[in-house]
Amino acid sequence: MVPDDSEEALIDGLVRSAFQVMGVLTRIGAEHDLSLTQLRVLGIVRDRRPRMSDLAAFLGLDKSTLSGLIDRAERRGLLARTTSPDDKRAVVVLITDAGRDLTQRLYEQMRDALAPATGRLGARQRHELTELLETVLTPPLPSTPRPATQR
Amino acid sequence: MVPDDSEEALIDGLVRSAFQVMGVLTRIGAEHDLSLTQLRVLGIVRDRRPRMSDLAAFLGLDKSTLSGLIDRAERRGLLARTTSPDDKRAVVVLITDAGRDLTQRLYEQMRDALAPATGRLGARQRHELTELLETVLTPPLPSTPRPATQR
DNA sequence: TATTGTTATACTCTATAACTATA
DNA sequence: TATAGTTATAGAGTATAACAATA
Repeated sequence: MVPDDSEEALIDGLVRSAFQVMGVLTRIGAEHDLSLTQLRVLGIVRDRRPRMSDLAAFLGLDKSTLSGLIDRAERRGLLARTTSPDDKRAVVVLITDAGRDLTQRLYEQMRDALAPATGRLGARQRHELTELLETVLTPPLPSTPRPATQR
Repeated sequence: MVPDDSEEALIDGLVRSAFQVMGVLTRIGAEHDLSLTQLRVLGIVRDRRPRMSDLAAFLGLDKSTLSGLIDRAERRGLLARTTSPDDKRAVVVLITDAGRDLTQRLYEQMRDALAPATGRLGARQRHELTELLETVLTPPLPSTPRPATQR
């Protein structure tokens, strides 16, 4: 399939927006001495109790990488390790209260940082963009049901 | 300003799409032993001749980081250094033929990798999404590290 | 035997501090 | 003095290989 101009422009937009969003996340993470990966781990573990291997698979990282990652987060009191009762080989990662608090703050900062950008759209356009993004990037991964957090 | 649900959903979409696009870029880069940062540098230097400090400012990295980055790319024959005739302190970075060829291949792979996603939209929707992305992420995202010199 | 994690090792990315050369 | 880059150093992120414990 020969790519036309509109496809080229779209890809460009997607890539640029990705870099900008990542820039925001990187900055917010850095303010708390957290890398992008640590940020992701916190986001995942926030409402899940994955095993090391689950995390590694989900993040596309080697298990040895996870060991170090979790080590550092554990040393900071953000995460904790437990042995699985089902499989004595497995290590389950869970978030601590401190980790949860920090994660909450991170989410709020992220929202605030992106608000000026998203605020440039009206409700109608926001909805439109959300739908289009969903369509384009349909995730083949089963997303975990998020409890409707009231606020 | 109290964020409503539609804003929350949009931010979620933007962040997830960013991670997915970054995933694609990371994978393609890895296939050529290039980090995300190296990828960006190639993309920038492809049609520009920035000085080290320009690159550092644009990427939001320290100059010393750039030294190492350019060292490695130079060692691989992808980039080259020249001294600026205007300012004997300044070092201008430029892309080699090999670097240009590789960059071209990277772009094509990127397009191919994202095509299944973008292909899910019709021409009309593609246009729509492109426009919306432009609107949302246009000017100064509050976090973008921009050199104070311009703007 | 296969799987789960950790450890040892090595390389890249990153920043800070100290330094050289030029402005 | 101030700016442009490099180097030395240190810590985090990453993968590969070798290993221990469990399945």
